[in-house]
Amino acid sequence: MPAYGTPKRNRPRVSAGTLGKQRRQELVEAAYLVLADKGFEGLRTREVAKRVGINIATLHYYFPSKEALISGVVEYLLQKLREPQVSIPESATAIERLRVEFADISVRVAKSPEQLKVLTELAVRAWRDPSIARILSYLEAAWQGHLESIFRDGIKEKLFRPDLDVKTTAAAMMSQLRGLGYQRSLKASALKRVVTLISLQIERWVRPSGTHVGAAKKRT
Amino acid sequence: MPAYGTPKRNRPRVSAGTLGKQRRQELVEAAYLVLADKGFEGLRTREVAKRVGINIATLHYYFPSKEALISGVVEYLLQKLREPQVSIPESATAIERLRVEFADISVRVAKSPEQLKVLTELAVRAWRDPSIARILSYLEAAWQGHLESIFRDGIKEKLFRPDLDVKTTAAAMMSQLRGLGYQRSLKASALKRVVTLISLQIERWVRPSGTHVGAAKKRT
Amino acid sequence: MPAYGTPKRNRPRVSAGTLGKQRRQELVEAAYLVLADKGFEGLRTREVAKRVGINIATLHYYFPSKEALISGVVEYLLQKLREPQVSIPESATAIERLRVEFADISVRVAKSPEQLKVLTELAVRAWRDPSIARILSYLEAAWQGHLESIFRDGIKEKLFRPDLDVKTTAAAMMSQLRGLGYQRSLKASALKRVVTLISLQIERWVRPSGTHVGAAKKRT
Amino acid sequence: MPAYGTPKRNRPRVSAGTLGKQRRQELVEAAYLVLADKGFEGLRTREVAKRVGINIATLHYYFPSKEALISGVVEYLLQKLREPQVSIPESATAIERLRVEFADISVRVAKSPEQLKVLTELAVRAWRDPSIARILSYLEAAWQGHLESIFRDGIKEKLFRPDLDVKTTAAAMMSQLRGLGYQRSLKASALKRVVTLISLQIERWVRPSGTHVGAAKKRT
DNA sequence: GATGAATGAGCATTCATTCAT
DNA sequence: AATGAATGAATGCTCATTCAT
Repeated sequence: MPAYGTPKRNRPRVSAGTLGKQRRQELVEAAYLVLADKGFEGLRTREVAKRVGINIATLHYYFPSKEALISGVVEYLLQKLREPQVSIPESATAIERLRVEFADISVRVAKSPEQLKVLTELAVRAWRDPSIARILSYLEAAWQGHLESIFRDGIKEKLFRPDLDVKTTAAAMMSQLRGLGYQRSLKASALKRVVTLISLQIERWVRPSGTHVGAAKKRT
Repeated sequence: MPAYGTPKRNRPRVSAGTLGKQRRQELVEAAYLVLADKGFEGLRTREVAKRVGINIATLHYYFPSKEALISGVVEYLLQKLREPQVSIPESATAIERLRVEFADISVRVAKSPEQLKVLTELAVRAWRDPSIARILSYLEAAWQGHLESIFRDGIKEKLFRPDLDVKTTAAAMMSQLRGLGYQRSLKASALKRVVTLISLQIERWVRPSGTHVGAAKKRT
Repeated sequence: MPAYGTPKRNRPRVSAGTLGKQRRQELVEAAYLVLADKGFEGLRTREVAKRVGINIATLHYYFPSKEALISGVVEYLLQKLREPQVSIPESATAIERLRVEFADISVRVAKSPEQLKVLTELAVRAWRDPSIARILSYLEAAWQGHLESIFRDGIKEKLFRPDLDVKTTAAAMMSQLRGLGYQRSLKASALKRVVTLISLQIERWVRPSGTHVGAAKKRT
Repeated sequence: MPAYGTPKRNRPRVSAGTLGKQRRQELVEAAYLVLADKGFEGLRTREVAKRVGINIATLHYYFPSKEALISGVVEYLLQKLREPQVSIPESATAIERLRVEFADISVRVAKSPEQLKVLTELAVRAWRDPSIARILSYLEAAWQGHLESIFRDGIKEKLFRPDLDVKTTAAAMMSQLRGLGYQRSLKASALKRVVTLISLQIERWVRPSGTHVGAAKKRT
């Protein structure tokens, strides 16, 4: 005859139904932060619940399993990754769009390093978790497609060399940018210099042989 | 009659003390492989012991704690990372030495992917484990120094542009190569193309403005 | 806007109060079926509520506790057990009434095996739950009384041996019939033969020594 | 950095290896008693461990799962059921062997009611657990075979009617005896009378028509 | 009447670690 | 040097129950 729990109702009740979604969001965000902080190795449902200020049982009321919570986090991250960090006009040239890619990742490394951390955790886990592997593959394919379209547009605009191997260049650029994400302990200034350098390298590579890249040097 | 203390293995008894070291080595190697396979998340001392064919208690005889075993693995990885994958004559030019860097990482990605996996695991863990962070920092500093010396030599040899920002270029190249290590699901052929492209990009960047990189195109 | 308190079901509103009883009945029936299906071990209030299409909280509105719901199930079973499966005229002889007992249990085993399953579950639980033990005792006493009256009438009608130990014979017959209920995995035809045989045995036992039981052989 | 457990070594160490088997046995016996006492519904590994005086983790050292422990209990029960409760000479007649069957179950009901309780629990569980269903089927087949052989021998010895339906009679007798096992709250004396009565009934049934069963009345 | 949200207590299981032998 | 046996502290998850709305 155990004494079962009495709900602690302390927070102001928002209009019902909304609270549920809010809680789910809170939980996902908390899990996201714990994941960024301690990795999958240190991700404990109990801590997530604690951070939100609820009972584990309540967590399981919203997410039937840890796996489901993780799925929520993945979705949350994907959504964050889709939000552009740098705005750009519709009329931008390919070269400008390419620079935006670098600017975007720089902003993320500087301002939202957890995004990269969580992404790394997912990448590591993807080695043994097919469901996450699938999502990352999808993410990468989207990214690759995006870069390829920039390169193709650049060729059309005669800004890039016509013989550019679009696929390989996109893959290479992704690999190079990824390296930035995994950057550890680099001062902001040093990071900025590295990003600039890589971006110049790539610009020099994609532009037609005789083109000057001097203009780029005026960029941040 | 008691089975206690009776070793199951009848391996040729090497001189005492040597056996101990051998056991430690076996354990470290097993842990290294488990770590590559399942990550920190799935690293269980019991499995490590089992793979070596000994009792967990025995594992704890050699390594007082899991942490100590991990330290052993880190040391083991460092040693592996120090072994060059591609040989090169003393007399090699800076440009040749630079190419060897790419060749080296290509070989590792293709032949010893576990090295990169374990390195990734460590990098992830370093975010929250200062002792590992320290070791990785040391590793990176060494790598950076090595690359910088190549660039400096290249400038001296007049193969590289005299205005090359050695530090930043080294940092950038490390970041780019690191990205390769974190590469997921890229076919060997595609990977080779990406590596080649990045290496050409960097060569084009470091060489004096008018220099042809055509020769490089004949490389794998 | 709040979804609170809005019943999902749009069933024809019976006069208030009746609906309540109906709900209780639905819940009891659902619980009865779950109990037959999964036993006490697998009886979950949530599942009962789900089967009826209501919230667990609502279930607790009708039944303050799981125990109360179980009591309802017991009552429901008792009611079912009281419903005769085979009709018989008032004027029937003792031997005919005896046969009806067998026919009745045969019908239950064949057509309502859940009754026996639930009864078994209750019997098992009665070992440690005095409240259920009490009810089952009452049930058994009633059954025993019924059988005893048959035997006594049979003796009066000179159909049964005058020296019949009415009490023991009734107890024995109950025990024998109970065994049928606990029967596992017996094909319908085999079960029928077993029932027939037991009934013949008992008839041979209760009838005066010289009586023929041949007639019985023509029965199903 | 949690503080892990220090083994409490209090009991006198028996020769190693033996202790292990002893512990397993202790655990199985404890689980058997809990199962008899509280049923599957109330079977908690923690309680089993507590009864033996060890940590739950230690229980799992011996039995990887609750299921494995239950298997051990089933095996233990089977072994108990195989131990005859009443001895009988090789030369016994079929009728004597038949009576032993009743005596055997009477002894069990009186002296080892837990056997029947556990058996009932298993029977109930068998409805939804195929692995237990398989074992019980095997048990029943063995029992049925044993009874059939008694009946066949009895026919050969001309003690039983030659037209006896061996299969059905055996099945019927099993059902009747099973009912005894499920007997609740019957005083020892009443139980004895019931057993005697059923045994007489069956004897009267199996014997050739004219045979007297008076001798049987002198039995217990 | 009905429901969403919440909870305490518990459950089987895992894991690094310890220690007498 | 090696092992069987043991353990404390967690871990993900479940369940009957409660209560404001």
